[in-house]
Amino acid sequence: MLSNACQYAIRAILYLGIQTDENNKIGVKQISEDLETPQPFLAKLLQQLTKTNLVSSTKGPNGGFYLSEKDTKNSVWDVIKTIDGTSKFDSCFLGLSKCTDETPCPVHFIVSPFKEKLLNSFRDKTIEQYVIEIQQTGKIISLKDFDILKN
Amino acid sequence: MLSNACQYAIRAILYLGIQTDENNKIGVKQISEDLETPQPFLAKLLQQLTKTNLVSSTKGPNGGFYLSEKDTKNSVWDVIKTIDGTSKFDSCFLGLSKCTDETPCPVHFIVSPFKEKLLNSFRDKTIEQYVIEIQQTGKIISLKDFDILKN
DNA sequence: CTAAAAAAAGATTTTTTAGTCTTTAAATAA
DNA sequence: TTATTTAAAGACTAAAAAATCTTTTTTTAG
Repeated sequence: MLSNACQYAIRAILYLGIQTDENNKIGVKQISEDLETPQPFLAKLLQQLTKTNLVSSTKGPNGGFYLSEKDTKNSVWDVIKTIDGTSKFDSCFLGLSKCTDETPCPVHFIVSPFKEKLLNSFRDKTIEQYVIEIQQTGKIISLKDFDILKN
Repeated sequence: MLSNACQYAIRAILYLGIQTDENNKIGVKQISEDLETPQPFLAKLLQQLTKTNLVSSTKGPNGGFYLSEKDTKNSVWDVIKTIDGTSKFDSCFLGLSKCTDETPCPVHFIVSPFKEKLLNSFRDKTIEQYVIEIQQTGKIISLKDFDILKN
């Protein structure tokens, strides 16, 4: 459903939410290793997110990417809008241009509630809230997490 | 989630379920018009479905594609397996290689039940059953359906 | 038996997505 | 102030998906 780019971006922003703040920045190299994503490709994505003010960065030694306090108030939905756009959430599962509640496709009423639910989760929950939930319930977003689990 | 190819194929097979049988075949041209799909591309797909025995066809004048009695006993899942493969239903929404019930990604428990439900619908319901449901509840799969609605 | 109608086969092109490489700019530590 | 470290920018390449075009084969109506 989501492009690779968007999957990487979401995982990266959650990762940054967990690992970083104004005083703890991380470079692309480390991020891409932990997330198992292609380094230069992820760099591009982080640049995009930085340009749209979803992620913060500083150059030079000890620089890197991080989420500011403010950044953590954004939503996963913001990331999706930036990287993939919203079309995948608007469009019919079977590709019908005119699939609606009134003229539904054969799977409309199976797919629709799910999209709604997922959209709500992405739109109404902040990165910060996701991070808290991830930490409290031990969710996984990177290889690093498996190392943590082992300890 | 599904490729264009697969969306076209599913709609085509349901269309054939509704419109055709051994004595009423339809050519690609008409099918692609009704479904609003690129004609030569759909032709390819129908050939693939024919080769894997999900769709029947005969060449020559008055030939075309159709679903035999037997064909209608197959499932939408069979179509997906033929065209896209199953990977999209196995893999994590955020692209994590190791996302499971035990080590879930942050959206695993939102996405998982949906995939389950959708998979069941695709796997356990025959084309025939889909067709009946479509006819009884007035679901939409093609432009043609809108013409029908108007009458 | 032949012409026309249709699918089958396969080569080709286009577009999109994914990913890489190279150069430039900024920041900082020494 | 200079070397080093890091992101930013942009050009480039590769692979996959989508779509098209051309030729061949089969069928059947006349």
